[in-house]
Amino acid sequence: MSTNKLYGTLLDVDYTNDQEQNSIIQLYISTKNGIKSIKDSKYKPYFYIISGDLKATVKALKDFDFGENQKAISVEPVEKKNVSGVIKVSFKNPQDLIRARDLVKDLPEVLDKREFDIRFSLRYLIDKGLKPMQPVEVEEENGELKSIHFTDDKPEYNMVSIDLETYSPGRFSTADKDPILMIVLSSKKGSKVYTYKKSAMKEAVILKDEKEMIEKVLADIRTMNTEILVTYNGDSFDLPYLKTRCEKLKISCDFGFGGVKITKKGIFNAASLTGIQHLDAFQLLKFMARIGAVSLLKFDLENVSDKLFNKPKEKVAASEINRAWDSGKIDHVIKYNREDGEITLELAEEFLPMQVALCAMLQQNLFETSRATSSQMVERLLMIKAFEKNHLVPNKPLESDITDREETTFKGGFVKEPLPGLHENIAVLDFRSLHPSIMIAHNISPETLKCNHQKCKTGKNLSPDGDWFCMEKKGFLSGILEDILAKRIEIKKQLKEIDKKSHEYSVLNARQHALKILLNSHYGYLGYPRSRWYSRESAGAVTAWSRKYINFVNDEAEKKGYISLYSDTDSSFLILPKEIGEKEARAFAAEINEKLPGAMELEFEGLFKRGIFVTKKEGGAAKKKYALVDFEGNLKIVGFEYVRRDWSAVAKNTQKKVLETVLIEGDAKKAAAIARETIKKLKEGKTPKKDLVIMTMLKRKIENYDSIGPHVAAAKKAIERGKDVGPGTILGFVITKTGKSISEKAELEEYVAEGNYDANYYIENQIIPAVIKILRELGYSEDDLKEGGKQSSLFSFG
DNA sequence: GCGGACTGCTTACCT
DNA sequence: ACAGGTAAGCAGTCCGCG
Repeated sequence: MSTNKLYGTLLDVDYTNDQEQNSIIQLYISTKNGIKSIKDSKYKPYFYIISGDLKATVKALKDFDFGENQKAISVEPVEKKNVSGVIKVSFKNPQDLIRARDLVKDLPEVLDKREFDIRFSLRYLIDKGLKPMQPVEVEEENGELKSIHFTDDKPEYNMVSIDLETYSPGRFSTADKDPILMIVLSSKKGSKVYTYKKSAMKEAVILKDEKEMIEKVLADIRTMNTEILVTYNGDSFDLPYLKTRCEKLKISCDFGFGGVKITKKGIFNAASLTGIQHLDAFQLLKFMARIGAVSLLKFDLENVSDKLFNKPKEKVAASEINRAWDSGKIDHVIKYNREDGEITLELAEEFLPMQVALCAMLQQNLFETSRATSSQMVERLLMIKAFEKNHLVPNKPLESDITDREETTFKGGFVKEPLPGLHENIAVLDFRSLHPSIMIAHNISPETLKCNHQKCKTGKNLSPDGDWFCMEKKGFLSGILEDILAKRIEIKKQLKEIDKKSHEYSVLNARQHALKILLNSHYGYLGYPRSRWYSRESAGAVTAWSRKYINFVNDEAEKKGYISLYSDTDSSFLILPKEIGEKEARAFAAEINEKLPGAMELEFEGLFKRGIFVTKKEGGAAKKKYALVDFEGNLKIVGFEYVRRDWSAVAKNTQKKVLETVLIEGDAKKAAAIARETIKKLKEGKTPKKDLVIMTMLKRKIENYDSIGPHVAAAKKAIERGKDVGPGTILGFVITKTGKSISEKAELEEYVAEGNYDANYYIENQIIPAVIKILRELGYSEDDLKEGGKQSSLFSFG
């Protein structure tokens, strides 16, 4: 017997059973000779039982036959810090565990069961302290794991992106009918477009037919030693499509360790491969958008390429792909396909460092990490920390608990009604990571809540709402947050001393970004009804303190003679006297920080020359809507129609111009003229369709709507015409001339001819509302924007 | 029978 | 499918009107 050493990257862990039904962990190690699978047959699945009488329960468990003549392979009492009377029960395989966990409640003295629903492979990664996507040195003997160590090698990941173009004869492509026409594979080494029609394009690889094309693509994916296969919406389109075509054409769909596995994740699919990590850049981008790390109104690759990489590209419509294929002139489709592959790869490269950092911290593979929601990330992190600290993990809530939890909500952050109108010399201050810093400062955690110490009930951790948190014992959550925060500050310090272009910098920067994501997700998780560490009181205490602290800032500012203009949760907008500026604002923040507990920090965000807040229709000033301009002339627009996708470009652009003119040039008269000009063009029927499109996401199935708004009506009509739209589709529609209600007039843009729009609607319901709310603050009325108004009469001739 | 007021549903935004 | 706070449009209904 010889031991063998392997160097590579730990890609994944999964499990199977051997012939005797013993579970076996499989580790997938990517080496320069391809992905190797190594076994670990010593590790066994287990869960915990909490007993009122250890002896009695242990005895009963040892004898207990939970079906098919199976017994637990070991039963041992264990010590846990947060619970007593704990017994660890291990099994031959996960299937046995699943049967046993449903039966043990009837055994004597069993009070509860714990950690019975943690996936075996994920459990293994935690227990062994393994970090996927990190470089490893592995010792194996006949395929069995002897040892595994992490090394300092600089990992490089072999990423290949794939994108399909399919036939779509006047309807959405259907995998069991319509063939794949071409497939692009892109990697660092370049791109190849595989197809089976003639082309002189140099990237084209021409095969005999679809079958040969797919076989060649799969063979190349294997020989390229692909570690990460990247797609754009491959979870719902490319990989399921490829799988179905393989079945149809009787091709073995082999990526190296077999084919595509589709799993349902709520209403969405996820497509996984064995060993190879499937990274769906579309899912990744949606996550980044959810946490506010990227802001995109549309997620199609053209928009993504333009907005994120400043590389505009031409869209080739499905109908054009079809036409081109039928006519045999496919060069432009090949180019389009290649560009899609390349931008998909670029997206993956952009976000990979952060994903790798998260994989290491969350000890889960790239496939899971890149599809995880923030709550799943927090929960995963807490489970890892519970294991490290020898705590027992709380159970997931039952559906009935969730319903109960959903009934009681808690108050959120404080939002001040702004002073409407135009203001000058505005300083913006905000708290750095307000929620986590409150949790750290006041030791907020589910188990420190309402501790029994008399002195904690009145001390510094008594919340403004009356709940209190222990001052003696560090909380589980607050302690974790404190560690994360300290680590992040340490990394940020290191970053200052490293060359920004170095590899080390990008790794560390990705790590601090990952830590920030985790830091900011804990508060929401505390108030999330499905969470294991749910504590409505704790979440409520966080916001109660947040209200107290921001009000403290505003009060102190007013004492100084500044005007508290506006405030939202963690930010304070102050009007400073003309003669003072940034220096004084910073000094004020420093003064406040002196009075705040340790981890909390008020930061100077910026000083703005001018800003506008507007009045609501029903009176009162609108919150969460403002525009600021700094001393360099940079405009910041927040909350206005301009930043919303469900307003037409013509309204948004006009609003932006009006804001610019008012804030930068200070010329309200000119702003009104701009609005009138837009209205005139609309009336004349000259506004192009693309400026009239309103985007709205269809969030449900059509039949689940109680109220049929314009976007639902437009979707309904489109479905009757055979279009495929479902939940999640972002629809673009235009209000046309035909119909009575607005819904009747709404049609998806693709069915609307240039010039067919309801000018009156766009004037009255788009331009005027978007613009008048700004100009009203400067003394204008609606009539001033319309022909015949007192202002317009000055301009309407000549 | 009509128009304004109001409500409920819906979406997208802010921190 | 992490939280709450908010604006605002549109559809549909209510309400008052001899």
